[in-house]
Amino acid sequence: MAETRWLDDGEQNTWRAFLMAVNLLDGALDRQLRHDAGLPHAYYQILAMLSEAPGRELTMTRLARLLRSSPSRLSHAAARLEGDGMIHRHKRPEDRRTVIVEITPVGMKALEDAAPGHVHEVRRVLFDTLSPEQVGQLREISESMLSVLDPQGEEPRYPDPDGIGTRD
Amino acid sequence: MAETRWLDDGEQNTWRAFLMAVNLLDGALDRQLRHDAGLPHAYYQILAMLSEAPGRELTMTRLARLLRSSPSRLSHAAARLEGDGMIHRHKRPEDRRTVIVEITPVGMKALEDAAPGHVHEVRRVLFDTLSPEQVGQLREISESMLSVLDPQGEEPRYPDPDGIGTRD
DNA sequence: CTGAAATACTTGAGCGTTCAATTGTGTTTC
DNA sequence: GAAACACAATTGAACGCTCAAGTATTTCAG
Repeated sequence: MAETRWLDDGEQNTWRAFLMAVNLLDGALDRQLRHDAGLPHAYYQILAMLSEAPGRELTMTRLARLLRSSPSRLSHAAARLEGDGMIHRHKRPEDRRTVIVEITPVGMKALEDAAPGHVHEVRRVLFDTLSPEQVGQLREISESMLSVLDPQGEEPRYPDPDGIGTRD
Repeated sequence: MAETRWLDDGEQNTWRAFLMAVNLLDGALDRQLRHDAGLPHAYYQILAMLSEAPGRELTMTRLARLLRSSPSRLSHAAARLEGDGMIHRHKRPEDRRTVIVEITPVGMKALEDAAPGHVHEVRRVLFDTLSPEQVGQLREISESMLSVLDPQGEEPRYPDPDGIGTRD
């Protein structure tokens, strides 16, 4: 490895502020959801993604890709969520390797109940503190990072069929 | 709670891009450090903070505050790092409630060995993807979040006595 | 058509974080 | 000076995530 180029003071301060903000933000979101809805943030995201999918179902692999989650993580999560009755899994007949995950009415209910408090928290810790310009800047910054971290990142590519307000 | 104000499309996209970027970024940093240095990112930060402290030591509580960590988390981490010989803990005689943590030569060595690869990764996933203006924007955005998430946040308030280049 | 490779998903161990409870020590208050 | 309170740090159980390994199933190459 070549000579290390250390961070200058501006970068250093930016990096530390960013790290702390992100750590605290993640903690705040997770704590709110766990406390008010009994769901970790990651599980909320699973339900949210499923709720928007056509037929409210996706394959495990596709869901994992959309959420930028490892298959393993999703599998563990699915086991818990299925135990709670929030999702249902079954093998696809045409290709018995793949598993279809579907959000159940119980899961939809949990999601809808959790959504308002969650969105409120997201506003409190993020959007309420930023000007509209900053929101735009944050988006571009995030997409810059994604271009390196997830070059082939895929978006959900389908019309939002019956989007209720529960997208997070 | 009042009527929920849902996220509009711009906010929605920003939020999701930000979430994904942050998740992937954290994973990338942690993976790099664990793989190359056998340290989780959080533990690296503990060593880094200690390395900059005057006398290379701090009390548990002060260290936890600086890192925005819970006392419990730090305690568990300290147990592991002490087992690895990277830090040393001892009670302060004047107030036997408090514990002083000190980074050992072994810990300094580990930190110095890990620093170049870590900084390289931070550049790769963050600073190399951003323009100088974006770095400034990100700093202001992060500080906005911190003003809500950590209103009384404290900075390390001491001159950097013999700062080597290992600050992360 | 058969063996090898690729794909889809699951499993279990290890580990870091969280939360609630606990221990030990100093500081107030009456 | 004793009781109540505040503070510093630790502990253990529960739990989600990671990584490496494993099981099916399908596709592909010769």
